[in-house]
Amino acid sequence: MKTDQRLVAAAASLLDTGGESAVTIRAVAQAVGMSHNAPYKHFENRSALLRAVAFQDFAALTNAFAEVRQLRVRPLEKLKQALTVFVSYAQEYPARYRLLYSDPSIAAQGGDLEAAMKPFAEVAAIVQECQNAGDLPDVPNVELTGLIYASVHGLIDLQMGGRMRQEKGLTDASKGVELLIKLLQPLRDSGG
Amino acid sequence: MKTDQRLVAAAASLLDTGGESAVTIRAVAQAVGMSHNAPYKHFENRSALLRAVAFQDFAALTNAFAEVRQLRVRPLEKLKQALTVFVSYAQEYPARYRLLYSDPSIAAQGGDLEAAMKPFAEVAAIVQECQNAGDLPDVPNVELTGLIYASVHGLIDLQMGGRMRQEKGLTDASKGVELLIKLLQPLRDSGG
DNA sequence: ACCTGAACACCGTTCAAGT
DNA sequence: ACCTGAACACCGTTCAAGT
Repeated sequence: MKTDQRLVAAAASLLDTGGESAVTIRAVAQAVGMSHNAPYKHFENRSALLRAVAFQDFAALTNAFAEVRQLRVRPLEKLKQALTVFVSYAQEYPARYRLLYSDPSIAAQGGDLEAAMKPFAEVAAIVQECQNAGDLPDVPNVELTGLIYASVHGLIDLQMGGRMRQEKGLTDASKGVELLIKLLQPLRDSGG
Repeated sequence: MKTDQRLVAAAASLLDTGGESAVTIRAVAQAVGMSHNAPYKHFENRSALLRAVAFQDFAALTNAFAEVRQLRVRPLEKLKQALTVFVSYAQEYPARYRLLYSDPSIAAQGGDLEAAMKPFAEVAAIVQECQNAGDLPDVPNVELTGLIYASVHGLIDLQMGGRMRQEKGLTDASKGVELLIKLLQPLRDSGG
């Protein structure tokens, strides 16, 4: 494994075990057995290292969504599974999720954020299938996908931050996702 | 103005001008003219100071929502205005918004997060009015409000992070909010 | 190319005193 | 009660060298 990759792996591991603040350049260096400033030969700064972790995971998410898209199930079922992947990823790796979807370090820099768009594009393709099947409303695909994507992110983010355990309400994000999909159905048979 | 309040005000000001990382205990102390460690006589640590800023703004948001609720307009119009308040606040004070709705410092500690629930409760009341008027679907109020709240947060958060400027799509969060409300209408007259 | 030790300018936080 | 200076253990980052 190349040094770059070892650094990224170490950073990801520290992220998982100790959260973002645990990912110090010094700790990463120690984890791979270098002196405290050696990482600067591989990454411009701490931000760049974190971005490398994020891009690796954007790619992994993209693959996961692409796999879901190829399943032989109803479009709406694909969408549900894709969103479940999203929620599960966030629950299993909360710090990574925050890095990818809430951290200012990853914010729009230049062309870099293309990687961040790929998972979105996969979900958009699934949403389009749902729209073609009449399972989601006939509005511009990008807008609808943006809304769904944002809603799921919001549910995850608020849940992780403990800002939404209002009474019994939405204890977990998956319940919110279910409701979202249900309410977006263009035609609903009444109740139950 | 009491010293506590001056510290909170200075912290808020630094937050607005330089972002979260600019709110160092030392900078806050300097801003109010104390020595670098004097703030510790007023707040247990940096996190507690940030929480004080957040609670102040949770209260302000609660008031703003409460005012909207008392307007003499259609329920759905109230909801639109309330969500506009939300989006505008986030756009005008992005760092504060992140502190209130995305920062782990504010995450569920103990009873403190009651303050964070008050804006939610105001929105829930408006949503209930909409439901009573038949302008929003007849599902449990807390769940529906949670979904709307989370969706708006997600739109704001993804927009701020530059993670959603997919082509023309959702350039700004307000467009997403519009679409959300439109799609949540239980009865829609076709198109246009 | 890749690694190292020393150093700088910051942090949050604590402590022993001062008024 | 409220404030202070000195100090500790961290950071990110830079630099002059070493192999």
